[in-house]
Amino acid sequence: MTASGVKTPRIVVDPDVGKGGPRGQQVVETLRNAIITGAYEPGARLVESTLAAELGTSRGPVREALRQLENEGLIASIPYRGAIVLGISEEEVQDVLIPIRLTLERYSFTHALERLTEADFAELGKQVWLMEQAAKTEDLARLVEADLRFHEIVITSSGLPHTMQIWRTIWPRIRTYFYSYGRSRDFMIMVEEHRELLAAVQTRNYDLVMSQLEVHIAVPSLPSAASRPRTRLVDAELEMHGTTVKAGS
Amino acid sequence: MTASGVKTPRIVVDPDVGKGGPRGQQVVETLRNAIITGAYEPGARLVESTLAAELGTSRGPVREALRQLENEGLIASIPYRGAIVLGISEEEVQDVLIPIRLTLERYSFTHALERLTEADFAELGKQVWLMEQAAKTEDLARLVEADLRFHEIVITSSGLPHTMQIWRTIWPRIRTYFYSYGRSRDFMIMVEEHRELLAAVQTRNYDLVMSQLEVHIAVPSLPSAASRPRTRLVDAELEMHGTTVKAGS
DNA sequence: CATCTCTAGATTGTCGACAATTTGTATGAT
DNA sequence: ATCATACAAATTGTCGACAATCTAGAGATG
Repeated sequence: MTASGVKTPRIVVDPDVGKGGPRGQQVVETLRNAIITGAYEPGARLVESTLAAELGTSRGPVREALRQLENEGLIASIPYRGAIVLGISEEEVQDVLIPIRLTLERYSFTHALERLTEADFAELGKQVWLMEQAAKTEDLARLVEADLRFHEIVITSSGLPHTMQIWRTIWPRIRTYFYSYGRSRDFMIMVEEHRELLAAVQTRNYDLVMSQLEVHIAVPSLPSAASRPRTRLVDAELEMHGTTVKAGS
Repeated sequence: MTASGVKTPRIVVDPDVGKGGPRGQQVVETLRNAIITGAYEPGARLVESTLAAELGTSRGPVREALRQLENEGLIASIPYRGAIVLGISEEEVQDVLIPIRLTLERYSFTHALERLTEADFAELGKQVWLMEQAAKTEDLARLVEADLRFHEIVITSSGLPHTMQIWRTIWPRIRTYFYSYGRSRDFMIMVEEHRELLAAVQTRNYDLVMSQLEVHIAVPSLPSAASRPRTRLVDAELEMHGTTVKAGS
């Protein structure tokens, strides 16, 4: 019934995810996981009433969840039209999200150096261990999860409200990117980098931590390198699931 | 009724702002302006039912507006407790928001260079003219407004969905900062910088635009300079209107 | 046969009422 | 007097129903 090549939203939703929450925040996590893991492909339409029925809740929490996901850049909603899942180009990740992430982490680590406790170190070590286990079994999902958890611990303990806020709005996209483009041969390298990063943090040596960060978060050069030649690609993607889905004539 | 030194939320709301909107998005703009201009000071409590009554609407739109403002870093809400207006330290603006803004603008201008039309140039020129008028009358509000509008035009016409999304979540804080720390003697310099930036854009010369951007958006050095010495200040501010307002002994 | 209009369906936007949760306070026991 | 407990007030969280709006398609009309 749907038009030509438009993706149909899968009805599959994992009710196991996000059961421990005081409110319909569970809906946010459920939908976010569905998008990140690719259950909902870019271009898929998300209808409030349908999702509410599938998740066994009312439209209120679903509506809030969609707004949250919109602020995380995972979906775009058009008034009276509905919401669709957004994709993200590798170029925009490399040239925008990763540099922003580096800014956030530089500042967070700087402040966290004076605040991290022994308990935090233990928790960070736990994540490294989890990453190692995931790397051995080539489990990309768990690897990415432990990776982001590692950095989230540092950012949270830095206690900087706005840095934390921005982190919350960009990590879902970074996670989506890792899911799509993660390569298995890099696994052990990532683990080792985190181990060294943790060791550097434990010394509380500022310069050492900064240099480790730089090599860990592979930051590309200025946008000049990749951006200028292939602008048309971005155009195409934007038109596809951006403003006009099918402007008549 | 209220405790010791906690600010009381002013009941003053400008009903003139945000009349042209298809939905209760007006509420977002009204509240945002109230926060940005300082009508609601940091630490002020925002109660859904109270705001709904004052704005002549139901709690639904107000609720969504608060979530939006939370994602813009202007307020923080605690479950079943309420929402309070957040402040932002000059340090976090300089070390986090401004560098992120620079990243966004670099990438946006790069892509916008191939997309800006003559009509866009005219609109940009209009903003420069508005800035000049504002500078002559020392009208900080209008100056900042035209300034941000200028950059918003470029970012929007770049057509990059995620870059635009991140911009939407950080400009209110930048605007708040300009309102608080803007100095009148810098006014004409800002106008001149924008005039030169526009001229550079018109030539569509990539390197020229980039260098103009660098000097325009004064980016500080690495966080090392300002961050490490005065960590305690941030601690104090965080405790003040962050997590625990008054965690009993 | 092309084009315009109007109606019907689908979807988001809004509202008021009720439920769940937290916090502070009064009350009573030790 | 101090501490624990139970209750009451305030506030957010959730729900179902109704209103506003957009899109698509049927039908009339030239």
